[in-house]
Amino acid sequence: MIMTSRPSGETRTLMASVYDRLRSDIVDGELRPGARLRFEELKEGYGVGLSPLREALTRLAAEKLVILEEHKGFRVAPISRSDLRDLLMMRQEIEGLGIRRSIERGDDAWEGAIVAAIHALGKRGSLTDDGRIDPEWELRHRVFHDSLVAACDSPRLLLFRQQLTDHADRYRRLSHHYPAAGRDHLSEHVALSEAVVNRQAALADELIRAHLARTVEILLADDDLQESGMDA
Amino acid sequence: MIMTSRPSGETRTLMASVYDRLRSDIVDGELRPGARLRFEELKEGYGVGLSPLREALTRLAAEKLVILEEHKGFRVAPISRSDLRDLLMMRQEIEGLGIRRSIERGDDAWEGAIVAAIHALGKRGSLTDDGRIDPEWELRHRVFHDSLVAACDSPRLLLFRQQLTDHADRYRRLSHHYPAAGRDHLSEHVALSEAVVNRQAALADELIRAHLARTVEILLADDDLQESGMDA
DNA sequence: ACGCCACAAATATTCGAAAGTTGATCGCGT
DNA sequence: ACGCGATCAACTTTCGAATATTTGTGGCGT
Repeated sequence: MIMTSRPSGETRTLMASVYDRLRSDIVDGELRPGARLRFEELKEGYGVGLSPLREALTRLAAEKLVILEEHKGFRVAPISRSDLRDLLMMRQEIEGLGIRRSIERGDDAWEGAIVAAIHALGKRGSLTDDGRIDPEWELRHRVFHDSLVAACDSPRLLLFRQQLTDHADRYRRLSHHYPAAGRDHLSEHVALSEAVVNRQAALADELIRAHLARTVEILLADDDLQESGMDA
Repeated sequence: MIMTSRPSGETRTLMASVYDRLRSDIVDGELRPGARLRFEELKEGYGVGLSPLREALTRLAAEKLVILEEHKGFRVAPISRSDLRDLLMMRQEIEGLGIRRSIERGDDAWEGAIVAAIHALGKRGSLTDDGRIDPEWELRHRVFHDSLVAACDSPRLLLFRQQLTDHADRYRRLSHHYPAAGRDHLSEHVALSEAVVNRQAALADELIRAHLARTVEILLADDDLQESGMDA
């Protein structure tokens, strides 16, 4: 008897995997803001039936990565400058809070993970030879930022943060200036990590807010940021 | 030909209405924390098929009012003291932020709505003759709190706040001390409304935090708060 | 008696077809 | 030519049956 997959207890549900793929495709900008999501096409593209698709889209709709209009179907959530500003504001609040709480609560292991993460980040340039973002750098970047809030001890904060991060990543990847946004942040990151490890809460809060604002300023400044509207 | 419902353009989807009903039943405590949600029973109880049920539950799972365990089904989200503390912390942050932003941005109409809301709230006692919470008071109470943050001008903040409020309402209604929690808050509410209308941001922030903490303290203090676990 | 495997019942997940809704097009009357 | 209403096509929503997984049960060996 052939065991095609895991011995037992943990087979992944179809809806979960199509959810992951849809989310990636939206965050990566593969599926454009405002684009209609027709079931026939999705069935074709992802090779699954209606039920898992509808559930995955419902879940994404709850996270506001897609929009559901009753009897008219799902579409990729539109983007706009005002939404990006709102997103920035909430990120500043949530990230700032997460860092301040982590500074209060974090132990030596938490500090160690930050030091390790900033070290790993510094070892790797953000751009590949052909001027694109290096996926490995992106991973280390995410791990670094995650490490800062890892000790906040608040499931809800981490959940909200995750959702905000997804939205922010989408805006970043949709921008033509994405590579530019990958400019050498290293000094900012180092300063941030030092403030956090030294438990300078007020300074760390200020630095994370400025750090988040910097990227958004670039996107807002001279990016077309095609207001993918379809507002009507 | 008989038009049973609205002339056109706005027929409610079955999933949306069953979502509303499920959410109410969970928030009202009708469906107990930790309870399994079997489809056969739900189909029976709500008189709909699988598809709308699964979608509604998926949406509720995204809001953490229900938990989905793959291949094992949905259950009502458990409650716990630590979760309640986490909830309180996030509410303090989000409500405080919403009020501070509203104070910065609100216009005369916003102030007027607050004054009207606190007036309406004061006109009505919180308890009915038989010692239960008056639904009309509850409505006015909600309208009042909504009015405080109404000018914050942040869709995301309002969305997060809505979800947190749902969770908080559930804890409140699950408590045996719910009527006690409905004690005369009027002076607190009045002080809060005055601080907000007078644009005393720091004071208003302090008052809303204390106000939220007060109820939770009652719940945490001597409530059984049956840790509906089912953690395993 | 205890643990363990195989089997069976209960339940969740997924599919494909049926029903209902939207909005687009065509034709009619003015 | 223009607006209005009916018909049709595209699509979403919902249902009921089929499939897959988990969970409970009984029997076997030690």
